[in-house]
Amino acid sequence: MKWPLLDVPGTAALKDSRSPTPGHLSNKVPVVQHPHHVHPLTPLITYSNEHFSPGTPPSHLSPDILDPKTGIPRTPHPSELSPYYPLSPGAVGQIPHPLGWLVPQQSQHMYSIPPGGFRHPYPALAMNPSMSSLVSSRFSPHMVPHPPHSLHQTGIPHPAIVSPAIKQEPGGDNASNPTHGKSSVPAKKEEERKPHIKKPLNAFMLYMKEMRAKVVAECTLKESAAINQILGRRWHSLSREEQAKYYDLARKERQLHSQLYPGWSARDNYGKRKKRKRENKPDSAPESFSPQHKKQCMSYLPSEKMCDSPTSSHGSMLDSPATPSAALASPAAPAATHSEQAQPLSLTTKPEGRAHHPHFPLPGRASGSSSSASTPSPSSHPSISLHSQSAALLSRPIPFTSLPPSLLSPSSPFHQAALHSHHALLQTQPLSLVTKPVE
DNA sequence: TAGCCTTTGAAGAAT
DNA sequence: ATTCTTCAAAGGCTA
Repeated sequence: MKWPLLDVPGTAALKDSRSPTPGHLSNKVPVVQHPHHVHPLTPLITYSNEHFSPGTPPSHLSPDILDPKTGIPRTPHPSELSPYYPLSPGAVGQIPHPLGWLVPQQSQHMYSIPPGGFRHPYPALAMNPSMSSLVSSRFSPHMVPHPPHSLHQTGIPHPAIVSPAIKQEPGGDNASNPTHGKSSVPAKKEEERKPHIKKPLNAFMLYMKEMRAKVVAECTLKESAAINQILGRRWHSLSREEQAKYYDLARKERQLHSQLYPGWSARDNYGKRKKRKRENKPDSAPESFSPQHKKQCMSYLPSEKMCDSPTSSHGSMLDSPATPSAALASPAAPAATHSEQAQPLSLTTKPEGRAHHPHFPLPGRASGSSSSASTPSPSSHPSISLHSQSAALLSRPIPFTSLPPSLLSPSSPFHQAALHSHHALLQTQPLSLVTKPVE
C-alpha cells in the first residue's frame, strides 16, 4: 500500500510522479513556489554531505572534472561547493530556515548559509515555468532545463546523484552485477555511465540527518551505530505530530525524486553495495545472537543510557503518524506516561532481519490494504512475537488511515484504549531484554 | 580499505 | 497477500 497522499494543497500535481507535467507543478508545489522560499527539504535532501564540504569538494564536484557522461565540463561555481540554493546573497538573509520548526536551536550552525548562497537541490524541478523565477538567473547554462529523462546525463549535481567514480563498487562492481562478464561489456559500460541515483531519504533518515549532530554533541559520541540507536529511541519518543513532519518531508522528497527521475527504481541500486555479511546468521536461532552482534549491542547500550535523556518523551509510539493529515487532524495528546527508559532498547531485541514496525502501520504500502487492519502480523516484529500477550493487548496496529477522525481524537475511547494497550505493552518490553543473551 | 554496525522506512523481490 | 531483502546516512571499528 502506498502512503495515502495528503491532500496538501500544492502537492496534487506530484501525485502522479510518473507523468511530470511542468505546468501542473507550477503552482502546486508550495515548497518552491515563492521565489524567496527555500525548498523545505533543503537541508535534508543533501543526500550526502560530500556536496556540502566547502573545503574538500568531492571529486565529482571538482571544477575541472568533466561530466563522465556528457563530457561537459562542469562550470565551477562557488555555490556548488556548499549548500544548494543559488539564491543571491541579498536574498539569503530572507531565507527562513526551512526546518525551523525542527531545529530551532541548531539550525544556524547546521545549515549555515555560505557566501555563495544555496544551490537548488532539484534543479530540474526548478526548471518548470513556475519555478523559473527561482532559478532562471541562478543556474549556469548547463543547468538549464532538461527533460527529466535526461537528467542523469546532464551532470547536474543533484545530491541524489553520486558519481560512479565515488559510488562505484570496487572491482568494477562485477561481483554484484548480474550482467557482468565478457558478454556484458556494453552493459557494464552502460552501467558505469549511469550516475548513481540514491534513494530518497525516508522519514527516519531525515530525522537522523537532522538530529545526528545534536546527539553527537550531547553525547560526545561519534559512532554512528550508537548514535543511531539513540536516534531510534528518540524517534519513537517523538509525538505523532513531530514524526508527521518528517513523514511529510519524506513524502515530498519521494515525490520530487520521482519527478526528477521518473524511470528510477529502487531496484536500480540493488547490488550497488556489497552484500551484507549477515549470511552467517541463518545458522543461528532467532533468539541467538552472534557474539559479534552481542558485543555490538552491549557496547552501545551504556553510551545510549547515559546520553539519551528523555527530553522528548511526551509522545507515544501509538501516536506515530498514520498520515500527516491524520496526525494533524487529531494531534495526539501528550501521552507522556512512559519514558524512554520504560522502553529499554527494544532495538536490541531484534534478532535479525528487518521487520516492518508492527505498532503503527505507517502510511506505507500496508495502509492501503484493508486486510492489514484486520490481519495483524505481530510476529513480524521479534519483540512482539516474544510477547504474545502484549501483542494481544495491542491487538493489532489498526491503520489510522482507516479510522474515522473521531476515533483518532485523543479523547476518543479508541485512543484511550490504544494508549492503555500500548502502555501495557511498553511495560512488558523490558522482558524482551531477557531474551537477549547476555554475555 | 572495504565492509560492518545500527536505526527506521520505502520499495522491490520472493514466497 | 504476506514476508523478506536491500538501500538510504554516517562514522568508528574490524578483518
